[in-house]
Amino acid sequence: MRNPTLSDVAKAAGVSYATADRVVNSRGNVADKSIRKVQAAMEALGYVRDIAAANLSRGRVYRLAFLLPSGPNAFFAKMRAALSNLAAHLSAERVDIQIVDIAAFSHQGLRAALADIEVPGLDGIAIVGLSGASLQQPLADLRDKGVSVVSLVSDLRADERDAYVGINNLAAGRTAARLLGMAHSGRAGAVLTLAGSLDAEDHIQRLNGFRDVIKADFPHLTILDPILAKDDEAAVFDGMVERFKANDQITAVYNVGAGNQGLVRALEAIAPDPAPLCVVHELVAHSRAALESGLIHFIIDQRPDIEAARAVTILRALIDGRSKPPMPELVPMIYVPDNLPAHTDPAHTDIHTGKAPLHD
Amino acid sequence: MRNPTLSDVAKAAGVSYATADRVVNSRGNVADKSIRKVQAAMEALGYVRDIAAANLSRGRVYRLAFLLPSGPNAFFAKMRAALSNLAAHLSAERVDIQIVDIAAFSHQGLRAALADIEVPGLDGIAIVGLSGASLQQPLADLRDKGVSVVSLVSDLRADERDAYVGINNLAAGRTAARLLGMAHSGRAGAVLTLAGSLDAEDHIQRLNGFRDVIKADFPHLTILDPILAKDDEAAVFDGMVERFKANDQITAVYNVGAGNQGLVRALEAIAPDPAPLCVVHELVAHSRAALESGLIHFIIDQRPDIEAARAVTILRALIDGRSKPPMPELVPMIYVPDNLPAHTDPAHTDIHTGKAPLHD
DNA sequence: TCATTTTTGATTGACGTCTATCATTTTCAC
DNA sequence: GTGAAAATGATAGACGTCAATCAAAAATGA
Repeated sequence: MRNPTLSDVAKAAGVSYATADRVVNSRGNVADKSIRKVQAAMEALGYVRDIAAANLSRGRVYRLAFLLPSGPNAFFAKMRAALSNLAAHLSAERVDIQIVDIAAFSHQGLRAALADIEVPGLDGIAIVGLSGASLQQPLADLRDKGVSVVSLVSDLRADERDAYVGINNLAAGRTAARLLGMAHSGRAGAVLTLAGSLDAEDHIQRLNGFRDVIKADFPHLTILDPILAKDDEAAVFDGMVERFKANDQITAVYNVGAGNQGLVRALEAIAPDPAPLCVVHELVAHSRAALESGLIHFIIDQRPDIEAARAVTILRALIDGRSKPPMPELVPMIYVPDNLPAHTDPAHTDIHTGKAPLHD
Repeated sequence: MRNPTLSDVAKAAGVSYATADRVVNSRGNVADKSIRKVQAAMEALGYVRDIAAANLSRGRVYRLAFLLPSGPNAFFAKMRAALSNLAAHLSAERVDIQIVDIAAFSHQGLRAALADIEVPGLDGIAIVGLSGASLQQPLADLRDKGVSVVSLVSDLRADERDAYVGINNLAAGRTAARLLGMAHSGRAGAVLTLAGSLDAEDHIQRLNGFRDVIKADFPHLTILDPILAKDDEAAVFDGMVERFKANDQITAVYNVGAGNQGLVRALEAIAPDPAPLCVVHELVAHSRAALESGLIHFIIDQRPDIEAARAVTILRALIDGRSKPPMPELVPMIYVPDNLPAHTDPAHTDIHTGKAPLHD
């Protein structure tokens, strides 16, 4: 009935508790024969170490750091909110979450922050990956010191991190293409695309996926060269106005990056007729309002709240050296005006009283 | 630095540990004055009881029962798989999950199962709601005995359960309408609808939501009366064939219920030209195959794996009397061929070795 | 075979909470 | 002021694990 304890294992293996403990915690100085006996007994009894008891005994606190880009980015603002919400609830489970501000898209800032982190006590970090080799050494140093690393939203090289939490951006771009393609239902058209920069791996992948599907399945649609607006809304606005002035055949817009407030303002200013179909990324206050008002038609979202929670869960598992708990794949979420969650702001749950209704 | 313990609280309140304990565990026989002192101290120190330690001490095991419809339903098969996967991983956290088979859609079976549950030791149950009053008494009895109840997938009356885990089915129906409407892009058309039964609350809500959006935003589309096929694939097949024979103006199909294998077989058999746009519910092996082959175009899914995990989490919180951890709202997920998760089967993670790659 | 090293056993005190017991003090009614 | 009831204090063992110590036994090498 009750789960077996390490004492049970020791007894079954015919060794003392001390020896069994030496095996499970690999403290060394154990004969191979004993190791095998203990492992066999664990197998036979189905022993699983009681993590709660272990943590209690250790006085273990999971110290996690999230390095997030600072600035006006609404997506990361949502993720911050989700994290502080999580932090409040997880303090009861010995999880300490610290958010470190990083200059956005800055290799230098990230490198400095990684070096600065006071390692004693830190168990794991989550960082938003940047392509390029400059992070390799600091990350390796950190991991040598036993810190687990997950990449968040944008991946690192597979050998630089222990896990990736984020969506498949190629799939996201393909999805956008599918939606726009189907909504043209056979008509010809031209799609204006926008991106932050072609240095950002996620943006490139989205554009590639988009192109693949359009070419293969919707050849009657042409793709215009992307406006590169550095995720800056003013630049997005200017680019949109310019392109729409130069081309009155645009039937759709796909922005793989941020700066959607500029996009919305431009659509309102230009008021092209007929209105183009619009797909953008990330459900935040402004994009949500535009979706509800009908200015844009689809939002592809990666649910920062879920990603934050998952990053914490995976870091805990990594730190414990456990196997990963079952984690359904993160999938690019499609929003239309009808399947929007009730609240965009994940922090609407009252952290302090916890008085939020239990049914969501 | 360290979180305060109950001893710290007692000290700060100027009472003994025993008295502080009497307060936090409401054992009675405490003067109001002392209660206030202890509560003030808890507030001041920010005391949060260490649940792990408490559970360890109590020898607490969370005993949960999931009452799921038996039968060939692929959606619930996925949920079962997710649950056993969860169970394997959560045994380390003192969670014991038991799956109880229920005859599908049977008030009687559900009532009998509720009465039969051996209450001693049971802490919480999850059941798939059925409309009608016959469950009221057994549920009330169960909850009187301290068992927490969550409704899963299909809701109960709000006063019959502690929480609901599932999607908003009205929103799901509206979403289907939006997708089909946009994919017609102005053309007229007729939508064939299918449902299991008009006794199932979720099916009704989906149809209602669908109708609302079509009427409001896509008035050039007409909705045909639903085929009621009891989620039986043979009945779905027959109904489809009959309707398509009678009406060659059908441009789209929306099935709010199960039995999609019959739908796919019918489409292959009839091969209407042009092929109708198809929206169905729940991503399972067959619907996935049909989506990938282009026979159907959208799947609206409620991610049984996530729902299972969430039901467990919420039950644990309810049982602990904790506040609900932050839970992003469950949203009807839209799948196109391009944003499908890598594996439909959540059990592909090897439970025993845990050797699944950590990046999903 | 003896000295040395390696391996094992036995035990102990945390960690923070729960539950229980028993003795003591305070409060209250009369 | 007395007696009963209510409230409080003090303490101890348990939960399963970790981390450490010390003594005893077994294996190893010369």
